[in-house]
Amino acid sequence: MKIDIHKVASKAGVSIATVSRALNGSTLVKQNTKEKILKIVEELNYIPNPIARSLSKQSTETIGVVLPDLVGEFFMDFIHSIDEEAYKCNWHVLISSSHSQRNIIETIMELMGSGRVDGVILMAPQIQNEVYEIIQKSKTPVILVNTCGDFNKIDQIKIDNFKGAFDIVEHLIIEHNYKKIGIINGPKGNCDAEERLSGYLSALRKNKIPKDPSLIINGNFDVESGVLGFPTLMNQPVKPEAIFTTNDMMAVGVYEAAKEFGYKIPDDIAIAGFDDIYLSQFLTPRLTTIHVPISDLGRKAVKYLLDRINKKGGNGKVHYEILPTTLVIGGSCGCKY
Amino acid sequence: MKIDIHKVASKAGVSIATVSRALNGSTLVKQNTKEKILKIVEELNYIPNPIARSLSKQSTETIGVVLPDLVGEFFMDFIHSIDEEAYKCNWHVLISSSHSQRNIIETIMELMGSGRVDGVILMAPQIQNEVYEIIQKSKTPVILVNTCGDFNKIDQIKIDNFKGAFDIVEHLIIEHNYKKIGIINGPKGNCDAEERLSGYLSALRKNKIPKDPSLIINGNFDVESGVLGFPTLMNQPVKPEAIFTTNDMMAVGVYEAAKEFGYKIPDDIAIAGFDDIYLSQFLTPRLTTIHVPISDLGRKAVKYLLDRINKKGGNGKVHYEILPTTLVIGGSCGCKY
DNA sequence: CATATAAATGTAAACGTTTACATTTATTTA
DNA sequence: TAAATAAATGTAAACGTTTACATTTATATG
Repeated sequence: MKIDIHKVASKAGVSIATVSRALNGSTLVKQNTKEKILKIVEELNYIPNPIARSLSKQSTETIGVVLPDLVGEFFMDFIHSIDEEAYKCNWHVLISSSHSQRNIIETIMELMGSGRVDGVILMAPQIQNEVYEIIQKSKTPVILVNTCGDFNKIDQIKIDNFKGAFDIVEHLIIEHNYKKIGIINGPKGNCDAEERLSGYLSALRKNKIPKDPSLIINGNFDVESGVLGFPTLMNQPVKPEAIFTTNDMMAVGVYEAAKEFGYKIPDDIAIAGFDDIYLSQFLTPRLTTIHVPISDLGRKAVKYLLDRINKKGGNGKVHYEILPTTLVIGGSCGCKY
Repeated sequence: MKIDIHKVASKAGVSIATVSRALNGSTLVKQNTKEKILKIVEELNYIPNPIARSLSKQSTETIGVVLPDLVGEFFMDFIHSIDEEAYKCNWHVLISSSHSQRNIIETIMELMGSGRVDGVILMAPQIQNEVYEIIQKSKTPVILVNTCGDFNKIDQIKIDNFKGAFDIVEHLIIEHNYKKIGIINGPKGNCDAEERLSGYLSALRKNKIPKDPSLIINGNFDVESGVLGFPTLMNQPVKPEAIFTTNDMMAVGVYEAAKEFGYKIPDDIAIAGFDDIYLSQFLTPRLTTIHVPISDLGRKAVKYLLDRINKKGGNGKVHYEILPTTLVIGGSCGCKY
């Protein structure tokens, strides 16, 4: 027999309002009766129905997380940190990916329009303009994570792709004196990819190395892109001395391809990655890469989102934060390690 | 201005009941009016409030997933497959981990008692009896994943730990003629660990190799356990020729320790793992391990859970399924690879 | 064409809370 | 001690749907 607030009330000899108040920490309930009620709640093992509560309060204490994908440690770490932070605040987490086939728009529309969540964390490195408009129109607070562009009204938090790429490429140039540096980048239109490319180009420019378009190719942020990209680059008229793969997964592919084609890393070809995924420390030689503070990203995303939710979309000023990355030296760039 | 069913109804010149029916595919609404309503719904961008709907229908179309942890690809893959399957059925997924500090009981109590979800997938390799009782008492359907024991009334699905361990250990014995095989196991009381140990012991027994307690040590399923376990084993009076780490993460630790202490894998010491995590193929030499069908696990967990939910806890017979594992040969066991 | 039946719609009561407002009870104050 | 005030409780209206039941409208039947 499902027990509800009425049962508790009648057993305690009070009205449901009093029970509700006792449970919600209202000050207008006598200490005495409060204790009585709480005891009965305990006895009956009563748990207020959160659905009814949500309907009444018009808030769900749930945040939605929309991710481009659910694969690899990167997203797991992100979810982990979100869950941790949300749990601290007694909030719940609804996970959703855009499921490749269906698109982000559908996903967030459904989530935001619906009232199923009070706010959403949207990680979308390839945000379309339409999405931006939907968010603007909607009442549901959203925080964008790792998105391109500066949407002046929407909270945003991201990692410093530019600086990270710049740093690692400059490391290749300055510490190792490489001049011919190839890049296997993510897909066109992907924000992370674009910014990392900028960092790469900027580092070249600063060090007076002319850009060589034949050394710039696009991949898809997956292992295969590295496998395919490597021979492509190595067959260019100007053979690169180093390759910057704009994420570690592609670096993994490059390692495979290098082994297959008999190139020794870093002697025949130096490699640098981006992300510092767990795996990268187990590659031989350890991958030189850029560490990104994923947990910070998740934690802060939750924090800022809850801030916004609590002040009811108010006019608190818009968050825009770029988290710093750090260079992680391994053996793949030529450093002794 | 939030639009609700009343707005749609008045604009369409019908009652809210008709709108509701039109949206829920009822047969008792004239084709004509149905179309009119749907057009207006479209126009107004109306999305029925799922909270209200849940309250009314007494179902949320959401499944809760309770995991021991949110870390590593294993859980990511599991979540991924759950999400995929749930999405196909238009269900939502609420993720929760037991957050180390708080225990599973609290987590599932809150989830199950509450009505926030219609069913839960509980992955709990260290299930306490109390949990079992809670589940029995509760009306909310639960499917246990990778739990020990045969709870006769609860749906259950797991991977074949015993067979997997048996197979890989027997491979070490038969193919490589190792007799001194150490094991770094998971924590005591952990179901996966216990079953894998059984498999190990059984393989020894079958091949008439006496059990040597000094070669059996417990770890914690993390990298560090491998790092620490390796020297411990290697310093036993009887030095092992091979080590079976009951998951790949610990194998990773063993690789590290082996390198540090100057042991060559597999020449000086053979290694075998369990799980076939993504990383394991990038270890040098590639780790010999047991592949577990995580995606199947997630997909089927959802499927069976929804079955149970749909037949309203009915008397459909209890699912109990053990998914087969497969041996993945790498170079770490001594096979040429 | 009246009647019986079927199809379409409407009305109102759930679902289980919270909370504004009304009422009762307890405590001050003069 | 009566009146004024404060504290505690109760009543009932939300919250936004679904759906059993009642009613109206359309169709078939004799």
